[in-house]
Amino acid sequence: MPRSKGKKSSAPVTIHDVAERAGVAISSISRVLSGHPDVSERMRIKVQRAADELGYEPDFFAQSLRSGATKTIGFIMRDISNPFFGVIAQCCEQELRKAGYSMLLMNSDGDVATESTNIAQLRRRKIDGLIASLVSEDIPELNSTLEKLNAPVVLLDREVVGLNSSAILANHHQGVEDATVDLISRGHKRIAFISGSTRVYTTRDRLKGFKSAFKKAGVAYPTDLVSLGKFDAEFGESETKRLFTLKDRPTALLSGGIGSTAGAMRGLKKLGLVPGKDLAFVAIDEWPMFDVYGQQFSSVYRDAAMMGREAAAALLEMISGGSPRTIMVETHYIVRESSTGGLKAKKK
Amino acid sequence: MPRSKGKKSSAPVTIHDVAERAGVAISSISRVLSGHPDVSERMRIKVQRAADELGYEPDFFAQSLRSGATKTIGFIMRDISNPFFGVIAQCCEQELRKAGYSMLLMNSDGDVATESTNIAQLRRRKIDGLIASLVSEDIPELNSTLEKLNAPVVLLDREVVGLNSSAILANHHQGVEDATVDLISRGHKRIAFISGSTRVYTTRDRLKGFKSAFKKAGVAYPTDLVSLGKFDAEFGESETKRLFTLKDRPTALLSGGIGSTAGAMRGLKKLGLVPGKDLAFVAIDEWPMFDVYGQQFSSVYRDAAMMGREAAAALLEMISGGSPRTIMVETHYIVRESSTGGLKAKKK
DNA sequence: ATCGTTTCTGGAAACGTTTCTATTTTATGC
DNA sequence: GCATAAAATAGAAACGTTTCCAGAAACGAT
Repeated sequence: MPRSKGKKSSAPVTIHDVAERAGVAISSISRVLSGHPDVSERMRIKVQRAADELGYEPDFFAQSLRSGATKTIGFIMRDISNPFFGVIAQCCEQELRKAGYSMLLMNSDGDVATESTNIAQLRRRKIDGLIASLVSEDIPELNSTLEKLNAPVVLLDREVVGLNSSAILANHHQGVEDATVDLISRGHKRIAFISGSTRVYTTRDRLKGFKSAFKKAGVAYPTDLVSLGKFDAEFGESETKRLFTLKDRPTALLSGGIGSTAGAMRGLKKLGLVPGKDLAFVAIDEWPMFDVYGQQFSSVYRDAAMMGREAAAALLEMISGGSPRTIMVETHYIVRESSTGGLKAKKK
Repeated sequence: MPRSKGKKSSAPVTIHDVAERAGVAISSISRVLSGHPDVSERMRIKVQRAADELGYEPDFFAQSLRSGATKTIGFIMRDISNPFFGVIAQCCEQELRKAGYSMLLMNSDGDVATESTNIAQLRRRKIDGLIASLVSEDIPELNSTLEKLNAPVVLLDREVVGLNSSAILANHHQGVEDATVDLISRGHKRIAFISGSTRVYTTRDRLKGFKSAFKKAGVAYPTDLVSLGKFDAEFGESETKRLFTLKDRPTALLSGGIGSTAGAMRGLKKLGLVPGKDLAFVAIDEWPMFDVYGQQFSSVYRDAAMMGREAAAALLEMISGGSPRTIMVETHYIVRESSTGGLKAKKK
């Protein structure tokens, strides 16, 4: 079967083909298609038509190699299957896509070494910017690793000292304080608090709210019931089991983060304790569907979608020359059924 | 402050710098670092040392431009904030990363046009492979669009006729049939079924299971209670409201897909109907935490993590020359409290 | 020593763009 | 109609690799 001559069906069409077809130099093609001002109307039409007829699509890698811009944003999450991060990623990607950027997604699996490998990989890929939810804030080489990226960075819920990056921070302490104040006012003194490591802003800010509630109430803050270690469900579960089998066991529980909450709920279930009955329970960060499940869980809520959008906006701003900024996102204590319970003496 | 001469601190080190330092040709650098066999031991050591000393990292775009391989996999989901897709993405990314690939994530937002734009974008980026959960199966240009990618494709829960791709399919009908059979055996006849469009495999296969259960039981299949349209929560909610305010209202509900389930649960709540009491309820696909919430929901379960891993494996296999294959993933009916209820007559 | 092999290395040509510089064309003012 | 400036175009040099090809070195065998 004879091929239509001169037109190899599978070979991708390059800028040279377009130039030949239009009978002009390749530099003119480039100028027209990239919207350069010094182009005559005749040229524009001629080139545009040739490009359309051939179905020309500029080679992305050649463009990036030459121009240096990759139109790619790195996105490092601890775990994208965490629905909280999922929402952030979804909204973020949507905004970035609108602006012509694509998102390179990597999970660190909560591991510092993996995170660092990922950043190195992204550097090699010359990303135009990075949005990250880091494992920890005080890793020795972190600053230099991030600076070597040579690209603007937006951190989610992290404060890295000495790094010139934007940050989206949630005002955790307010919501946690409100929740704790409410629990105290209901008569609780033995309130347990489980969250991640104090090496990240998230935990420190939550702890701040927890402590200040006790201070305001003039009640002694139960040091033995505060368990800070990791954000994952395993930690949450084992600590819940430990705390709720203490002799002087807590009457209320605040679980910090979506992983801790999952673990806490599993732990409670295994102990046969029912939130809202055998203890008061407030989750920090919501699982999806918290609002519709039959049994209702109180929470300290923050808007993940907004965080995603703000992160994208901050990054795009920096890419086009703006300076880094810190955006504070409010949190809200939402009282539902699980805030009640846990106090035998105080039956109404 | 005098700079250490000849070493511009910010200019990235290229293969030429390494060649100069080692005193060899750039082609030798490339050969050593890419593990070419025709390299003497002396050369290998010399080059390796020079590269290490300079901290050389090959430019990703230059490599891709020349070699054609991008080590990048496109990943198109309808919505990554859907926790089911989140788990798939997480596991998939993990496997791909192990094999040295990065994941370019895009959401189609359930929109055919966006999906098509995304695919075009990925083509320009010359991805080595695509994993996708498509909006629909029978879009006219879909096959040609995907074929133009010139890269292996793995579809999640979709069958596109005439396309030479791998597919990860869930055996929905088995799980749905089991669930329906159970509901029928509990005395239900008026069972409602809400799911997405029949234009995708997912819905067709679920419907198949639903129908066959009625056939096996010799019970008439309630056509008026089957509502197939979209997977999103809005559709699920409005259809739930509609169906459960019918004169001859259903006694049980099967909601197909994680979006439908969310909508159905919201709808039921607004109607004041409690699953497991006022109706029997089975969710197809689990929300996270289904196993720990106080009120327990029955479900037709499938292993998202495994689907993610299998998708990655199938794609990597195709990239290294293997042929497309179809992997069937089992589903399991998990009976929990919400399977009971809905039948006033049959109090035990 | 000489001759083929084999093994290794250097040089240069790609890959497909953008961008700089030089040149041609067109417009402008006298 | 001519000089000059401005606008538009062509040509070529990057960008940083990989890969092809030719030639040099090393090695046995004669």
